[in-house]
Amino acid sequence: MGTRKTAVFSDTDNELAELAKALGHPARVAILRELAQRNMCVCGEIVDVVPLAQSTVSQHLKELKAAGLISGTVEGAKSCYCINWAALARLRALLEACCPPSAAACTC
Amino acid sequence: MGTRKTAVFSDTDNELAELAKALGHPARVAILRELAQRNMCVCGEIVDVVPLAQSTVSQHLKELKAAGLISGTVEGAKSCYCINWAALARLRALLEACCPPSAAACTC
DNA sequence: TAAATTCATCGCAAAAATACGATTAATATT
DNA sequence: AATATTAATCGTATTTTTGCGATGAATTTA
Repeated sequence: MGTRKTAVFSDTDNELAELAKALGHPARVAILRELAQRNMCVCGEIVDVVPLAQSTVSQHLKELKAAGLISGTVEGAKSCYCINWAALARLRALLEACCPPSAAACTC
Repeated sequence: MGTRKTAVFSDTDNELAELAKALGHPARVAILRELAQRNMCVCGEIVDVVPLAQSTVSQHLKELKAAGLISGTVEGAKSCYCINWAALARLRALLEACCPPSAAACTC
């Protein structure tokens, strides 16, 4: 009980949900925006930008990486992260497939 | 402790995160897709489509409504829900503003 | 009117998410 | 070599999420 029942849903629904969930926190949104701006790899400047403890930021980075939205490598003592544009494109495509824009009005 | 620190983030980051979070569950993705397909209002057929208990589906509907992604009204003994296209457009716009597509490659 | 349907809410239990300080391992600097 | 910086991980506390059965309020149907 209390566990997400992913098995009963389609792969695409699960994939979209996982990507959206990764974006579902303002800190992770801020991180993604930062990485999108400086398209080159960045490291712990993210910690300076995101107003949370270093360990918390590290945790959010880990989640973004697990979702495939960013990639990261160790560069000496520092860590280098950058955005995964393919994953972002995938998110957009899945969202488009799920709910293609419509002009129809809602009567509710 | 353990509470989301929304106050320290920008309004747009919070807004995008909230919309994304609402999409961050396969059941809610499935509900949205269903409502997007039948553009007219639907009611408890959603419960038949989503393989979860009625009370759980009701909860997910409540969350989607709270996020503004759907609207719902009572229609006699039944409840009528439909998708909020404006909110979906807003999500797309916020995502676009956060991470505008780039052709730049990542070296990580 | 009585029984059935529809669906929101309550109450609960288990799990996951969020946040932080402390620690650790690695590399850099002095 | 000793110290400092960088960043991941651990441990922990709190909150939130997820899920379901049961209940209740409303409307429908018989």
